[in-house]
Amino acid sequence: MVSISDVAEDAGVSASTVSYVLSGKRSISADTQRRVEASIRRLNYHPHAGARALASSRTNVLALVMPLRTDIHMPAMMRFVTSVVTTARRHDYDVLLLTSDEGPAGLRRVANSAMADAFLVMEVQSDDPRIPVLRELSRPSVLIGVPDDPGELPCVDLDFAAAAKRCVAELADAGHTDIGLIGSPPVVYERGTSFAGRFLRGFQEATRGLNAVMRSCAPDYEAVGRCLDELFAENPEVTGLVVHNEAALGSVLAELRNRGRHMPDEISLVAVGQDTAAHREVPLTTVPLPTEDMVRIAVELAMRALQGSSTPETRLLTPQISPGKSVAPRR
Amino acid sequence: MVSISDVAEDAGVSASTVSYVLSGKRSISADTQRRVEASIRRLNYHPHAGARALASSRTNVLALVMPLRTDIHMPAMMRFVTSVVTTARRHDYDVLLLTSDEGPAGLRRVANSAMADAFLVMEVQSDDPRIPVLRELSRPSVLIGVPDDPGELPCVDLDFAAAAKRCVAELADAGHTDIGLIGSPPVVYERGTSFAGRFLRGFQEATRGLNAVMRSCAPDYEAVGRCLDELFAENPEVTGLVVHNEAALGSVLAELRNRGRHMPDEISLVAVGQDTAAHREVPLTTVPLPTEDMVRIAVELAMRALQGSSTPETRLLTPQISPGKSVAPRR
DNA sequence: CTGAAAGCGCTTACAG
DNA sequence: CTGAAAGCGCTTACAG
Repeated sequence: MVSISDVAEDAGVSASTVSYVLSGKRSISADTQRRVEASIRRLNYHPHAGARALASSRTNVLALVMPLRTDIHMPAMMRFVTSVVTTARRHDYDVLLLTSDEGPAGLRRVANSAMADAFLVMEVQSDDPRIPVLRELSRPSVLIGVPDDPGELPCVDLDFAAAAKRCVAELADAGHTDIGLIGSPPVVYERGTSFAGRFLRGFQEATRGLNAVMRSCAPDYEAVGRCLDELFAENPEVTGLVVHNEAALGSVLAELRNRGRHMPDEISLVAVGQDTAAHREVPLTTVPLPTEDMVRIAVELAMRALQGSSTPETRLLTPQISPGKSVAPRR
Repeated sequence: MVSISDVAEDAGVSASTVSYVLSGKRSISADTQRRVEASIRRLNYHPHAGARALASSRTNVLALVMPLRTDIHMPAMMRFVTSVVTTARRHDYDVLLLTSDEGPAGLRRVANSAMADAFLVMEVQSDDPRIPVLRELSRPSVLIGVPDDPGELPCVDLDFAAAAKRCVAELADAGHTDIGLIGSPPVVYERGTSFAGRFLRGFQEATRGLNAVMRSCAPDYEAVGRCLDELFAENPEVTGLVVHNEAALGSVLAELRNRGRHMPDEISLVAVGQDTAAHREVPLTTVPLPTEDMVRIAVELAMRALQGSSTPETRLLTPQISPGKSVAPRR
């Protein structure tokens, strides 16, 4: 391994000068700078991460805590994960991947063994058991999702209440008065996953004065069929559908077709999520999850917390609608 | 931060003794052992990862290199990633996540700065440009996927040629003589992604003496429709379908239904992959990707390489068939 | 603008 | 069975 003293020797300077060239923490003469940089390149020098962490108490590693549940929509998660890696790299950070299944002990282990400088936590629930643990850690963390009581922890999320309102408005504006919601699976509400509850409350508020009906829906084919049957049984007049359940979306579309409800002229639909909105028979009107923006903000909040200039804040992103052809005026 | 000397003081021993208790590298009296372990627990001590890496030249970190392409089936990738994390933890390893988009420089950076002990590389292509880089690194790597010339690098993959044969056999055994393959998207073949080519060759071999027809198929709705039209135009007698394209599977099923080809009595189908096999209207007969097994073996190969006892080998897993209700005897 | 040196927290020969 | 000490490769006051 090439070490800093190899570079120093090669460039004819001291090790500390090499270090300062790398960090830019003190001014260096143009000539020295040039020689050191040349040596670094020539020797293909990379500072030893462990040595650096030991000396500086900085790892330049972000720990990403992902849920290990299987009832989560995989493509959405994967987008988050890749986005975190590419965003972190822009700040010269690498990403250590943790699953929640090691529990609180895993978080403590990584924090106390100085493997990461900060934590990014995905899929935060209303009453997330990880929150008290994160709070007592010696390192900052940023929540993706909003718990009931974030305390001092910064949070980022889509404003799901506003998203629900946006979906309903899109349908109401087209004249629909009888609107159904295909929501997340029951287990998601039971667990108190924060975004599901916030979306539901937004939906309920937005449909005041309209005829609203809601079904929580597991993603499997049979459950989706049952949900639709029940929903239309409760209110046969439903002509507008909001789907907040990416995993079930494919089955919902198939089952509507099976039931002969043609989209958009017989049933209008707005979906939350984006996965293959463009790849459908009828391009969907969607409220996409702004993954990139959420991750960018989350990483920025983490960087700010690491600089010590952090004021805890909850950032709710305003939902945007992406128009497709799945909403038509009510006939 | 609690350091090893804090523990040593608390337990009334030297720091080296604490270290040896932790590593088990020399025998310790029962009494000392007990006292040290008690102190470790009481003080909630976790060794500083950087210091440990510096002193031992071991990080206990595995770097997982994932592709950044968007044409990859996200759920399958996510399963890999989570599986790698949980499997690595069983070996007391953590996982650093890298994307291929940093290129060769990214691999060199991580290897030379001693951020990881070994590399696990996903989605390896036939002529993967990362292979020469991996070979010159000072650290071992394991490929998930089989390139044309793995050289000294150990590989793990499903035996995709055998998988194709297994699929065809399932249909042929049911009396089908006209068999179609819905393959991966054109871009996957163009890129020379290894598994796609091996599957195709297996399919071609297995269908000798039968009437075979093949279409490479993008996952979007229109492309799937076109593929099916072309496929049935080329051979209207096709009654058996092999689908090696998880992303397109949903659309294939929808389009078969749209065309009035009822499964399984009018069209039999075998799919490679597993994602929601059980959640379909008709449960699918599938050849699942043995993700867990592949990852377990990949991690074991990495561990063995780190112990120096590595003989480079290519491990091709035998495909299993998981019976559903999507294959019926030819009428 | 630059260097010599202490110190970060471990592991591991060396010694007994 | 155990300890004292060197050394891993950095960063950063301290000094000039």
